[in-house]
Amino acid sequence: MLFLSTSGIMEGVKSYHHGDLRNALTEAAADLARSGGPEAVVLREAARRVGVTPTAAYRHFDGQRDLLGTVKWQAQAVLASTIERALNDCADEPDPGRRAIARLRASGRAYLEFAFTEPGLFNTAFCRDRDVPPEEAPGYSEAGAFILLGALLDELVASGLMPADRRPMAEFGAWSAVHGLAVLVLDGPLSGLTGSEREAAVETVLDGVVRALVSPA
Amino acid sequence: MLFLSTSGIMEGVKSYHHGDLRNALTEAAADLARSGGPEAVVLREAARRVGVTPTAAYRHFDGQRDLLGTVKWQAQAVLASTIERALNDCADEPDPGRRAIARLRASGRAYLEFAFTEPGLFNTAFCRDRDVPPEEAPGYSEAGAFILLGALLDELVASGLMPADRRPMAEFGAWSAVHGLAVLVLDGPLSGLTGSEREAAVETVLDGVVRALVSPA
DNA sequence: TGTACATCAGTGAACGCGCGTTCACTGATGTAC
DNA sequence: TGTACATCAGTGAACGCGCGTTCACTGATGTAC
Repeated sequence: MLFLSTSGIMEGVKSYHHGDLRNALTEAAADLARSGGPEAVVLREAARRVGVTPTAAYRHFDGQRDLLGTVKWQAQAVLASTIERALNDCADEPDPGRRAIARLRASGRAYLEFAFTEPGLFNTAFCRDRDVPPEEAPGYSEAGAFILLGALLDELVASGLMPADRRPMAEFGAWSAVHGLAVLVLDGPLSGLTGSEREAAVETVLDGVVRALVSPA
Repeated sequence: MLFLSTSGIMEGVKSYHHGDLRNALTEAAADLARSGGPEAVVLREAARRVGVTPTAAYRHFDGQRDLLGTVKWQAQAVLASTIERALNDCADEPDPGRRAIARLRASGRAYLEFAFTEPGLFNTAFCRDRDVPPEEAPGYSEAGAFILLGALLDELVASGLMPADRRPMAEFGAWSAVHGLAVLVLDGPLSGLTGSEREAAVETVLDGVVRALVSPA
């Protein structure tokens, strides 16, 4: 009976070498983040779930911070790709202005939907890096969601609906409104909203964002 | 040498009974929150700072949660009173519409200024109650800042500048925008903004909030 | 094709840490008489 | 005014917990000859 798996691909077989431990740990850590947010990303627990000694994790990560950072990155990527998917699903609208607005709204809605359905991942995506607070922090311009938002605003200006002089800093306004609602609902004072109240709040925020961008005066 | 202080009022005198331990602990805990946010509110450390055994704290609080809850309440109150002060300082403007807008902007600016100058307290004011996640949570309607905001929006409607049919849920839109910027700047991807960039972002957000409320179309 | 050996990826035990909390206690306070 | 005593507000020692991390180690892998 030769049970030596090649690179641990065979399931149910315990071999001394795991074969794909880094990914397994990342996945386990992501599960922890999904259900408990960033502070649930505990190195020992991730190792436990994979069935491996905590020490083994140090072969693949610098430590807990590194593991959490990896999960954070991944969560940001998932958020960004969720938004991209929503944009692709956007019904084709011939008029450039209407299309730009529809896409902007769709992205905001997708952002909020992600926050509401995956609160743990959302919080992890935006959690503070406790060890890298100062300059090394990646910055907004590297966040996938931010880049997408910028492109959408450019579309809106190009369509003529949004005055060009409103373009600078516009990302911050739109992003703040949507992100703020997410945070207030997730772990803030708006957590008690019913489903329909929440939906109405989403609509109000999206209306406000659009109006702030395209309204005259 | 009779060093028995009456109720610990005399400073520098160690008496067995502290006299005002609850307040002293709350204050120490608030200091911890001020400099390190909610997770810095450690019962043992607060006791240490007051010069008292951790056990003594249990005479005045149910435990760490209770202590943190007290500080959280206090932080919310400080935020609310900061906003109120800003409203009082608001230059008198005869025109009701302009006055309403000026007051709204002033409150938003005060909110953000508080967040930026007292990040620890701000985060504590909005931290999640880990033990009371479900229904017992106080809810937005009890937050002082929220009530103030509602009144300001009423003024805006009364002045005729803001359409009445925009009034419902309007709190959520305005609050989200302002709160979102605070959060993104404090521990989020906008933490790298320079002072002037930040100021511009504040202006953009406030402009957006006002436009969303009073603009036609 | 077989074997020696360097390298890699794990193990297992232990560390120190600081936390929240509980226990039986004792010193100080203030009230009844 | 003085004294006995219940009550209150602290002490001090200890608990278990789970964490991140380090150490010397060993089993498995794969490569050179």
